Amino acid sequence: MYARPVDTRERLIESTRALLWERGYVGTSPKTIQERSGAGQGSMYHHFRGKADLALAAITRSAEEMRARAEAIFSGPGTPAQRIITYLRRERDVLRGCPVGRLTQDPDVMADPTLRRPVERTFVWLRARMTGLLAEAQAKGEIDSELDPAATATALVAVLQGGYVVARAAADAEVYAQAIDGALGMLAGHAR
Amino acid sequence: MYARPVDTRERLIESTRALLWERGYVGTSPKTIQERSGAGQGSMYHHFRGKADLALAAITRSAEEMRARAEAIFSGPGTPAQRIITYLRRERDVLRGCPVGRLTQDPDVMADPTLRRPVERTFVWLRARMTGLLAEAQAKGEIDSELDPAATATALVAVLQGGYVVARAAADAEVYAQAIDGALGMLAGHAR
DNA sequence: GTCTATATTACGATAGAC
DNA sequence: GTCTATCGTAATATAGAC
Repeated sequence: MYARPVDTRERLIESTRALLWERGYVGTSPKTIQERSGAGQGSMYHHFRGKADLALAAITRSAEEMRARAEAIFSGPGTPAQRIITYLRRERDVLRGCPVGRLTQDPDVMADPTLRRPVERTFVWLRARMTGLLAEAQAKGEIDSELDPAATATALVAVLQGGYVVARAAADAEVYAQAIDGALGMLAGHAR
Repeated sequence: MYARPVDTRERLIESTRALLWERGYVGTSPKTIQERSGAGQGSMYHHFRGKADLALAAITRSAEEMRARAEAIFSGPGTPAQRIITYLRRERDVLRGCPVGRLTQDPDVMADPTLRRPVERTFVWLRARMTGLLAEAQAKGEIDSELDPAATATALVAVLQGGYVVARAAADAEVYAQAIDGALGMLAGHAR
């Protein structure tokens, strides 16, 4: 990700993605975007109608990327339960947090239905996809069939997102790993 | 909480608390604080040195309140495991998120060691306190002694914090409840 | 303790030349 | 497509009267 973009429009989107990740929508100004992308005022307003329009392009791409990276693991090798574990344990930029999840804390993003939609859809999809994998794991007898797949999936996504929060609070990426370990430890009680 | 403050200094702190909760530090301006508190420019700069100084008072109080509310349940009636469940299921302003946890997403708060400290200490304390309760629950035979208390505690705090994230993404408080249900469902596999 | 006036810089966008 | 100039408003604070 973050391939070095060659054209101005592309650099604007990638710079905005990075800034939204670091500082959120409220904390990101057009001026900063222009400085980081190396594009001038005029270029930005030529390619996009304004801050919100550019943010939409950035958010949409980050959401797509997050989904694609997850799907690559979910549809990859291993049993369903193994793939979920692989996803939870995969290498992450923990202290930077989740580029999509952090937008849920941004009042101006959540207040704008257009900006909000990609965020909402990403998490709806992620929870549904993991629900399906958990159901598969149950069908294969990998995990206890008494677990509610949807609730368990939501809990696992929450551990992931909350893992970023507690790790950032501690300024220690290891705390994220501990949260995941704890969740998988609990899940292990239901393994067959 | 949010008792109606009578003096100006108090109104400034309470208004700042509310605004930090809604919009974060980056999204909150002194002007907005003055408007909401009914205090004038001069009053604010008389009582506090500036935005950061006022935010410190607000953050410190929110952190203390979060801790006190948790401790009231943790040291309350019921077995250790029951008290943890009571805490996770207690009524919450889910769609508003956690007033302390949300600050971990605020770049200017995390960059300032003084503002950052109360946030860090709150989560360190919360994880440690729940670790202790889980160890107690194990000693009483309430839950499986094979679970790592510290990792489990961190996972439960993460579910809570991540529960806010997924609920806000869905604009549905019920999603928070689902995350907690899922986590407790997993934990139930280790109940005795 | 509170008020108004003022200062400086940034924000977010538009206008129009090139 | 990109540049510079400009605009109106807001952010964050200081100065000094009352």
